[in-house]
Amino acid sequence: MPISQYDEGSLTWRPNKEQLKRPIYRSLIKQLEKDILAGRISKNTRLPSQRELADFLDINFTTVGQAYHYGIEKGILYTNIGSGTYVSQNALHHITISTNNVADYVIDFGLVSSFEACNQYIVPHLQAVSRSKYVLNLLNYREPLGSPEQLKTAQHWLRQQRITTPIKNIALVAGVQNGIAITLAAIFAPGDRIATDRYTYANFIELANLFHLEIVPIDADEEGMRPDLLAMECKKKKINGIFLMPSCNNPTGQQISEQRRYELAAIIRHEKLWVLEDDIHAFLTNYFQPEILPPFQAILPEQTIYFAGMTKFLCSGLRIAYLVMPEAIRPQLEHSVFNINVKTSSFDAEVLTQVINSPTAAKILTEKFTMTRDANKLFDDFFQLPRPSNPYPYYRNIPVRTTFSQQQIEQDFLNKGVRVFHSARFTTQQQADPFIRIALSSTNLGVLDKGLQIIKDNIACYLRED
Amino acid sequence: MPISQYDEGSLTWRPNKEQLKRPIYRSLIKQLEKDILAGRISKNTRLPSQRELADFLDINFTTVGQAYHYGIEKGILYTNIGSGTYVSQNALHHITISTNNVADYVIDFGLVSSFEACNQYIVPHLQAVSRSKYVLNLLNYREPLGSPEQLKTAQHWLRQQRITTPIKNIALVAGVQNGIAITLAAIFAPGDRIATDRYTYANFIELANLFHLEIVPIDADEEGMRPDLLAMECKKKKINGIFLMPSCNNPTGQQISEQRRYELAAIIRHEKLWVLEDDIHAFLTNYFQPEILPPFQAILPEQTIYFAGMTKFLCSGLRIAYLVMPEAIRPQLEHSVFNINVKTSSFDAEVLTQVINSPTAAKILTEKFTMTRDANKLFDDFFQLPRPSNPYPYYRNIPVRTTFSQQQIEQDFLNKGVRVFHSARFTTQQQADPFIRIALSSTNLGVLDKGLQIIKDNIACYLRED
DNA sequence: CGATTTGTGTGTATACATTTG
DNA sequence: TCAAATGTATACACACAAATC
Repeated sequence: MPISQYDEGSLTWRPNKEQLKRPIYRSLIKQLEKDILAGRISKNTRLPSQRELADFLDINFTTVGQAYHYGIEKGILYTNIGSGTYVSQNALHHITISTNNVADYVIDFGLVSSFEACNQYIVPHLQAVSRSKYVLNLLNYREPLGSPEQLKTAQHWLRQQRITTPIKNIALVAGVQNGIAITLAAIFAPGDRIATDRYTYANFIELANLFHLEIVPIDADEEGMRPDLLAMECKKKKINGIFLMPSCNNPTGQQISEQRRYELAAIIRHEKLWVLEDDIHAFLTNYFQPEILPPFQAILPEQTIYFAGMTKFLCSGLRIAYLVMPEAIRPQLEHSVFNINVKTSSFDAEVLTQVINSPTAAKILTEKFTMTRDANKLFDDFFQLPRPSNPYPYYRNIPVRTTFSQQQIEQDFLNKGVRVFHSARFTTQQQADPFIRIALSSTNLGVLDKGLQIIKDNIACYLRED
Repeated sequence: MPISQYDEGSLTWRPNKEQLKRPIYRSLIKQLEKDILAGRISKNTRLPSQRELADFLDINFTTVGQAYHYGIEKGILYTNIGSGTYVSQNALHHITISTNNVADYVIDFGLVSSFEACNQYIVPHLQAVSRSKYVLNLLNYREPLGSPEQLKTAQHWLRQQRITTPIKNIALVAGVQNGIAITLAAIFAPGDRIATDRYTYANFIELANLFHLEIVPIDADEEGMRPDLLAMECKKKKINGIFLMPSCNNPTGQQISEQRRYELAAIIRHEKLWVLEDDIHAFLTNYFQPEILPPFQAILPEQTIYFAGMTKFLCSGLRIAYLVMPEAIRPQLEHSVFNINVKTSSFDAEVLTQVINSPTAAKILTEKFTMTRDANKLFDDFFQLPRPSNPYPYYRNIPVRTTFSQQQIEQDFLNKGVRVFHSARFTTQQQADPFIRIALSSTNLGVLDKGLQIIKDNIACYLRED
């Protein structure tokens, strides 16, 4: 028996040496599961380090590493390099954002809807398409990526966002999220790494987990993600892609400045990263601001997969987004679209196309602009907080103290009748500057007013004032 | 340099030692991919054994094993213990079946449509839904898994297929393929293995590759997949799931017998495999045959994810399938549905629900039955070949010689004006009994007659007669 | 049928990257 | 700021199981 440098007495978990069978790495986790179930170990307990436990059991430390890894895959453990391996807090509690399980009386500022009152303007188009002569063409398998006319409309619309692309590089998919899933499956492999803003779209984090990709969060300053930090992380480890929402980051509402876009593009070009550019909020900038900033697709067309979501822009029920892809990876992406979706609903696509080609689009846009502006004004009336760099964001945030957990704060507001999301949902790591996010566009202005009042009345004890 | 017991001259593949970088196992596969793309290695070539290649490269043989394993995950290699490692049938060339790139004048017996003439019966329902009072409810984010009424209809319809399940275990997804993608992401991890019939749904193979899962093909006899072989493969290596089309295998048209279902279920239960049961052709058996055989979902409800596709049954343009899931993995599956789709088109779902609740469903079914029966009769008039165990299959096969490649045969028929698929599309390994598959339901009977005549006139030189 | 060939599963050695204090 | 602690990635050794000849 080797002389131990570790004090066996201090082990937080002591598996039974006698019960250890081969394969060791499975047998170990089996014991661990039993001990968790029996309550002998509680959530968030730090397990012995790989080397400590290996020493105790007289095996190689990488075997313990293997066992822990197996536990991570099963969702019962998580690790932090430098600090150790821990028992998961909520193996089956996912952070996904969906409308499920929210009582009807709760004012939902969590899930981001888009002023759903405008949906009524879609109905006449829906009826027109259902009565049209070509409706039968919408009911078969043909043109899985969209019909020539639909794609031409897409191309024309995209040009207004400074995207110039041949039709063959556009595909219609079932929403931005669906497009991201298709892209992740097509061009990344398990274990690949993707850089994101430190706070980013919660469902992107979830999708990355689903596809076994690692998120590398990068800090930002007032102009957006910091290029120097991106370059540093790229040097540290192989990074394969970057996910960005340049028009209006979710949840921070930040818009990346023009100069910063070029600075980031230089790094991205040099490091050969694939850019996933989620421009779902393009309309918040491109129609509401005098100047359209160049999207990454325009700066790095060979490396960028661009997603133009129509759900927030026009109607959340018509599940359509335009996906613009570089020619080099067109085969993989088309292949992935076909394998994950077979095809996107032609009916939804056609209705959307009709709306875009009609004055209804401008009408909806004008209404949404007015409401977005007024909603921000309303928020400013309640809370004296600086606006983010996008002047008319869909999200506003209120800083909260680190002393309260996500669960505590969210549950408390839910009990008071408002659903808000804590910033922990938008990041993979613990952060020093937590906040709650309020989605301004999820209700009408009357309900927004009521909900903000509830928040104002109850926020005092949580407020963080730096 | 060690003395080699292998003759270096006999290596079927000689990677460049100088270009070999670390990590070796990746670098090796990178070279292999290049060599395949450059045509220096052809499909189904046997690669050097792990030990041979390791000896040649002066590395440990398990490192070569690691590299080969990585290639298997990518879908470009397959191995057989005792006989060696081979380049896949479809390495780096996508076998996905889509309508793309088929000239209009070509009679398409490749892609499986479903007597699209019936789609006209859907139109009135589509118009009715678009004019209904609740149409606005179809345009928002709510109820991502389907509305209570839609789910109730699904539950009722499923009961006719011998599926009894609470509503909470049903989800609406955008077609079977979409449901499979969601399921693979939810419950398997890269490297997991899934058993399938030796010939199986081409797009399932593709999806498995996309998610880095390994296909383990199992042979069948007249009653379906052989349980003894399944048990044997499970003993050989860890298998995590099984994909089955019990009503009507694509492409063989085989229906698994009742007894065989129970025999397979015994193994599956014992080995704790997840069953992915694609019952898209349920209507071919459940309505056309006097007796409904029990689906695996009924035999093993705790282990089965059941997919009931509505696209072949009713209309290929309404992208809806019912997914039935075991309670134990409901959280993961709901999570995956939400992350990959956000939600399925409510409009499509509602139209479909209306159709199922109306006499139109029975009308379409009757017509499809008549056409399927007549199409099979027509095929029998042209070719004297035994029918598979499903008496009214959507597919019929003609055995061809091994001396002609997939490309040769498919291209030749394409030039003659007919698209058919070679059996190589439906398998990952080289097989001794190739055939071409003819999808009977892809056209109307007149076109079918014309197409079968073309095949008959040109098949002679390819025919395999055992 | 049994020796040989071939791939697989498990544990280990080593170099290294990240975080902590 | 840097050493120590901690986990990770890669290659390897060895026992073994299945298929081939």
